[in-house]
Amino acid sequence: MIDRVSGVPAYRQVASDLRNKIQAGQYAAGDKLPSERQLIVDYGVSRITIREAIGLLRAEGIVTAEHGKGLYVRAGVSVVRLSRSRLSRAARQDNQAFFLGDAEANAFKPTVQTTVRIEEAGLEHADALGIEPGSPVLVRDRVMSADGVVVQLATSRLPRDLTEGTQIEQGDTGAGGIHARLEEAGVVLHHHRESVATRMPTAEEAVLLQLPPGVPVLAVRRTTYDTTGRAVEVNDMTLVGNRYELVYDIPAD
Amino acid sequence: MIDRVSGVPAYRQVASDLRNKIQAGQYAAGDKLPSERQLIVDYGVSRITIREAIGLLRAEGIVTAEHGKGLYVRAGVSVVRLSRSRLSRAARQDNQAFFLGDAEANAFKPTVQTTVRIEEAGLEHADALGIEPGSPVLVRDRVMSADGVVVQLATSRLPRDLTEGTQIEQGDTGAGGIHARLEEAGVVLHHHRESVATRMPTAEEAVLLQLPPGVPVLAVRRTTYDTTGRAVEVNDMTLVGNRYELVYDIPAD
DNA sequence: GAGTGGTCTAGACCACAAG
DNA sequence: TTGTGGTCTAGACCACTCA
Repeated sequence: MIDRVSGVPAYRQVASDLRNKIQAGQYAAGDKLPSERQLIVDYGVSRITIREAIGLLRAEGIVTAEHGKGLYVRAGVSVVRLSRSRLSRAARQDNQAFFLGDAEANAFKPTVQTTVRIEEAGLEHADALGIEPGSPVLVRDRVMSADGVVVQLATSRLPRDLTEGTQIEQGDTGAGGIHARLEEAGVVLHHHRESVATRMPTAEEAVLLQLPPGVPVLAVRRTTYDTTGRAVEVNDMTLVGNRYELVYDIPAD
Repeated sequence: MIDRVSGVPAYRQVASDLRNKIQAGQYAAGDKLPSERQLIVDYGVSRITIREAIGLLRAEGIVTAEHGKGLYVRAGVSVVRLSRSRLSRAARQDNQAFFLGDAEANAFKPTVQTTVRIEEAGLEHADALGIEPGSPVLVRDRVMSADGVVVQLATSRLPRDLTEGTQIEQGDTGAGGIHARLEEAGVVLHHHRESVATRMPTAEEAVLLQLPPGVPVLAVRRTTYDTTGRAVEVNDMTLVGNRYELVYDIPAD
């Protein structure tokens, strides 16, 4: 099974072979792969070599290992489409309410844990909000779960002078969320700018989001501007990569 | 250095320790880490254990290994911001021209390799284009490089009846690209819909994009619609995750 | 209890980079 | 030539799952 003279490392050959079998449907999503010990026999290589091959497939996100049970072809996860045009005033909702709306649309049980605090703006967030470093900033930290599984982290930052005395500083911001409260306070929202990047999770995120190896995250920073061009909110969101898809509509003219 | 009774695997302890030192600045971006043999001595564990620890850090994308040289803290890469509002008619450019424009803005030397072919629509693309499976589809495959490094793959698909006899079927689509040629042919573009997801690269993509381990990709599907609501182009793009950031503007109302 | 993956050891030889 | 990471072996014991 393994070509010893090709120059291709044995573990890569094993990985390729298993990958091909998975893609060919010989092992379907959710199927159990042969055990490590069986693979050792099948391919005639050592356990370390088999584990390196499996490690590749796990890093690619196509195989998962369950301790005491076996190796499985990762089942496709249901992807949630987030249509960002719903950020419009007509469908007013802050990210939390947004998340709750998604829950309804996608039939999962949502949970949101919120903590609110005030901090001094660091360089990065001061720059993003166009305020002086050290100015007071209201910070809303949210951990969002679907059916008990954490799927999204979000941290909103707003200049404190916009939020003082409003419901934004409460755990529950009320119907319509942060944006509705801002407009009630006389801030007229003009547009949002979302910046989307991807990376591997940090060690903490991997724990919080219960991420298996081989699953990247989407890092979205949404900055909301009012009609005077001032940034009134910066929302940093971390989404589990294999569960989300962001959809944007862009006019052609 | 290693706590043998904590229950935390040695390789995780080693990884955490190195990660902390990197984050604390003890090893800066681009710095060389101690060699594997040195780490064996430092932590008093076997080479396999050290290599598993390094493997974690490589999967996280914060360390790279260079054969024969050593281990290095991955240097930050310059990120290219792609503002998607530039898809407007006023700034007309297809993805290739778009890419060339970016090159100018970001001072890198662009190269684009294009292949054109005709295929029968599969289920997925037929659905995306709203045509019958098996209908002829024009496919434009592009491999885009910056300073010789492949940074983006793109595959456009258009119903053949829209492209027959136009410059879209040539390697070079001319000024303004695909979209300009479509409008010349009487197709009035209405809007684009971009769907953004992230995942680990496939084995082929990892080779093509010369991706080190631990770097995910952004998978963007842009569907372009005309004023009759018909999908006229589906463009599947794969972007190197640590080099791109996508920026979208969303009106508040 | 039997089988699974998780962790770990002490070696070995190879390919690559650099002085 | 020396030192580096890359690959590989033949074991060992552990923790977990399930019958």
